[in-house]
Amino acid sequence: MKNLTPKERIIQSAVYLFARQGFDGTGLRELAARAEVNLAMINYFFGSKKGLLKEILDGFFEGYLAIAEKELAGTDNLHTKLSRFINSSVRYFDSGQDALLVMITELPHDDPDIIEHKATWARQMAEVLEREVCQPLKEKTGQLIPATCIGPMLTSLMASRFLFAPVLTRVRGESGNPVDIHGYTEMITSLFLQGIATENTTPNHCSKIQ
Amino acid sequence: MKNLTPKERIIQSAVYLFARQGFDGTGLRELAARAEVNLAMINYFFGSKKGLLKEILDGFFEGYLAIAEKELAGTDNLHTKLSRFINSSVRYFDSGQDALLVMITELPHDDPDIIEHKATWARQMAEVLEREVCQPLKEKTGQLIPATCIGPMLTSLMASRFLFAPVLTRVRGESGNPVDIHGYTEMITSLFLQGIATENTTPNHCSKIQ
DNA sequence: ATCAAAATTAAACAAACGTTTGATTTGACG
DNA sequence: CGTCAAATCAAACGTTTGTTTAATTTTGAT
Repeated sequence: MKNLTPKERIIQSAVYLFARQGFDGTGLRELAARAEVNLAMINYFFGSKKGLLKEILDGFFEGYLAIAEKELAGTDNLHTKLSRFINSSVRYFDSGQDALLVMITELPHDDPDIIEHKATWARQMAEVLEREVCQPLKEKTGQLIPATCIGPMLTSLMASRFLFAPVLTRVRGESGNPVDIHGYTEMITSLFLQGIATENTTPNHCSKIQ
Repeated sequence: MKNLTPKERIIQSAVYLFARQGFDGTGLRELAARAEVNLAMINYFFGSKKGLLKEILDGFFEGYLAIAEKELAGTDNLHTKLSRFINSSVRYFDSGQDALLVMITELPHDDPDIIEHKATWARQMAEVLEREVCQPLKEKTGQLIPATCIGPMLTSLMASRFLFAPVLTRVRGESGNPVDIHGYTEMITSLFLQGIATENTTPNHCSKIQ
């Protein structure tokens, strides 16, 4: 923390505090104290509190979109590509849980300045998904699922563990991580590709997992 | 709106504003103006701003838990029960989208007063899921998925459309509802029970990711 | 060593915040 | 009609908010 530049310290502290108290619930003075910078430095570097939020959101989306473009591209079969995407994404979410929470909790808030940023990223993500997932899915199975459905579903599914984590730690007596990240990834992948396993009396081709 | 009691008007306006601006992003004066009540009435009825939030969250969780207890109970097979649960839940989310968004966006915020409320509800929900879903799943397929995983996954999945809705309306040119609620419910049910449909050339279990 | 640009600081700004107080109005009941 | 409690009100409380200003220090290139 001490070998970081003041600007980096501000971002890091902001992600930490925004995730736990929300954007509006965090004061700049508290943030400045944690980042060990002068109050005025925040506006000096980011222009405004909202400018700081934009930079945080951009950082998260940039990494997320890069993963989608890398893992979903190519000619491998859809199962493989989706597995790879889920794997990298969950790992990405895990490595930056706070940034993920900031992104999710700010998602529905309709600030005119912020919402276009989010929409721009969502548009790019929808493009990739449409091309690499929805089209192949349509050709192979005739299924018509819009990217604007698959994107939110997949993202929400992968983020569920992290979104609920603060509450879940109080649900069970204690314990920080009940499921390791690897097992969690497998669970999500299996669920998304084959659904929850039930008695195989059902007509479908998919059945048991492990 | 005019035939509601002042207390009801406050709750209704609060749900509306909290969903769009967040809890901390909404001022009591703005809320009082929208509810057409005097500023002091909010503290008079709810004790504090946080008391108002608690009442909103309790209202949402109470309905959600009731659905779980009703649709998941009984001896029907798991597929049927889960289908019914998803059906009712999505309908419930749809009928109170704002309350759902308030619950989700407040989920990670670790206010000591609020978090125990959330944990209490989550505990009850986990109990139902453990009994009605996880246990049968274990007996039938040997699969071990904790309720504290299934709950968040299912909830997040069903809520995805509503969570992303504010952004998605800007992603496509316009359009409020691209997917009707019935089609959405079927999509979620199918995904959760069978996974995304892909070419059936792939082997059964999800298999390794590299 | 010099000097301009960048970085950092303390102090102040008006505005908005959640909450409280005390007085006034309302409506039902004896 | 008189009365008591619930409901409503305007006004003010002391903090805290995000932002700005102007002065000062630090930095890096000439």
